[in-house]
Amino acid sequence: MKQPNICPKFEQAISLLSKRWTGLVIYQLLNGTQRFNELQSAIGVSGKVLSDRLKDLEQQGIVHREVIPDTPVIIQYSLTTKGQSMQSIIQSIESWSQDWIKPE
Amino acid sequence: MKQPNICPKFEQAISLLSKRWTGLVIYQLLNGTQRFNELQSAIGVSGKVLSDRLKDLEQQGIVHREVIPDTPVIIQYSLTTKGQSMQSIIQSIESWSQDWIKPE
DNA sequence: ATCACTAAGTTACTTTATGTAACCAACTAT
DNA sequence: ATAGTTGGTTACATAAAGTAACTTAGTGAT
Repeated sequence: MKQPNICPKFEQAISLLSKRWTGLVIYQLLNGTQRFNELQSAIGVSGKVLSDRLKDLEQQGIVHREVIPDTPVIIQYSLTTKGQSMQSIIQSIESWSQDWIKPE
Repeated sequence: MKQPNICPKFEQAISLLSKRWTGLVIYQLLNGTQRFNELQSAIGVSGKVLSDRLKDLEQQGIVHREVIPDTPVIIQYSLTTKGQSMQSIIQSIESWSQDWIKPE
C-alpha cells in the first residue's frame, strides 16, 4: 500500500466533480444566473438528474436557488462565492482540453 | 437557448473526468508508475471498473501499459506526457479543496 | 367556463454503470 | 500435489441515469 489514505478534502472534491453533469452545470452557471429550463437545454441533461444535481450543489453551498414570485414563478440558479471559486478548476480543464484533445 | 453548443474539446475533457475513479487513477499515477493491485488497493475501486478505466485511459493516450515478463508477469501503469499534463487540473482541484472543503 | 400553454419539477419504468465475489491462467514455492 | 501470486474476467445484484408522461399553479385565448 503506497497511499493508504488520500486526503479527504481532495477526495470529496473529486467525488463531486466525478458525478455526471456537475462540471457542466458549474461551467454553465459561470456565464451567469440561469433558470432550470435554460440549464436543461444548454447541457442536454434530463430534468430528473438536473434536479438531483442542483439539490446536491445547493446542499454543498456551491449553487444558490432563488424563487422569484413572478407568474409563472421564476426560479433562478446561480453560483455562490464557493461556486465561483471553482472557476479555477474549470479554467484548467478548459485550457488542458485546448492543448491536448484533438478534434473529431 | 443561450449556448446551443459547448466547445466539444471541453466537453470531452469534462466527460472523461466525470467518470467515476478517473480523477483518482490519474492522481495516483502522478506519484509514479504503479501496478494494477497497487492502484486497486490505493483507491479502493473494484477490479472490474479499474480494468475498464485503465482501458479507457490507455485508449485516450493518457495512460501507458507496460508488460514486464517477470514471473509472475508485472504490468506497470504510468502516465504518458498527455497524462502528466493533467497535473495542472489535479492541482487546481487539490488547491480548491484545501480552501473550500471543510473537514468532516 | 373550457381548452391549451408555461415553468419547474416529480413519478413510474427502462437501460446503463458500478459493486461483489467467485473464478481463471500461468507460474512458483513448499 | 497443494497453496499462493498477479492481473485480470465472469455472472449476478444494486445503484445511477435516461425517457416520457404527469402535476401544480397560473395565464391567455376561444
